[in-house]
Amino acid sequence: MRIGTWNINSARTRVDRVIECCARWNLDVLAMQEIKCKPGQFPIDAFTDAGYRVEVHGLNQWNGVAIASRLPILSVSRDFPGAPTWGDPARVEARALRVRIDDGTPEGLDVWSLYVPNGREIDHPHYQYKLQWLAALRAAVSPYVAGDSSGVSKGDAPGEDSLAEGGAVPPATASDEGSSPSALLVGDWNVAPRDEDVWDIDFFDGRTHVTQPERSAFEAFAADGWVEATRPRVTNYTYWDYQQLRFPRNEGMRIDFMYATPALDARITQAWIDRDERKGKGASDHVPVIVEIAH
DNA sequence: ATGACAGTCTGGGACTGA
Repeated sequence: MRIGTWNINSARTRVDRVIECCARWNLDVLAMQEIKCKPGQFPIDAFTDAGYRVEVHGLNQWNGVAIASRLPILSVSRDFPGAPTWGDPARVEARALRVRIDDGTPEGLDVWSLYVPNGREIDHPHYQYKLQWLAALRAAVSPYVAGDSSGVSKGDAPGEDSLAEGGAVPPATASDEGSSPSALLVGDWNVAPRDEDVWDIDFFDGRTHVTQPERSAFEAFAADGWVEATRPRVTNYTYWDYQQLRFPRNEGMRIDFMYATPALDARITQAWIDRDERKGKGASDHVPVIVEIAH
């Protein structure tokens, strides 16, 4: 089974490249970010013709996430409990979408497509919004990894009583211990967790993506028991700015990641990025990140 | 080498991205 994540920077502009990418890599699931459209504007037919069902979460021309799957989709949910709002009028933006995939296991596999707020400037309200968003997401998905870390209370195992209204983590099948589905939190995290994840750490002095609060918010998931699946398996940037010849100079950033529940991480045999997708006219500024999962 | 980022909108410049 192959699962990819890709900030495609507009679904309508990128649809041909995205479909080709799904075919080239034989993807079963692709999580997309920055689709920049509403569901009615999303090029669903191209995915249907290619054998994929698509779930779309988009409110306007900003943000937006989607997940295409050629494996059966068992359930879908948008946003997560406690998600902070942004804008005037204040509303929860389209930055999180979950589908439960029938991957052949009794519990299924939850795949989350996530687009973490950018933060803009460190003294901008958007930066605080970013930190709040990450903290709220962490809390919402903590039931998946409850029991995998000493820091997590035992009573938080996924189940009816551990869920806020609208439940971020719907119960699996039976309510036995260990019936929690495996999960993947994939997407554009807009955080460079380590200095080597940017081409020049001095360039980022005083800028977002590399500050300690952002890095702590990202690493907190690992402290909860999540395992970042790509770093041990692939070394590369995942984003290069359109400006300043960043790609030809290989001045990029590693900001797209996949957090997996431990049991799922153990099944991942390899990970890679498709650097060629940054080349040529009509490229997104991000490249696809893909993992292979053994049955 | 005289360009210099790309996407969206009831657009002709502003906003967003990172």
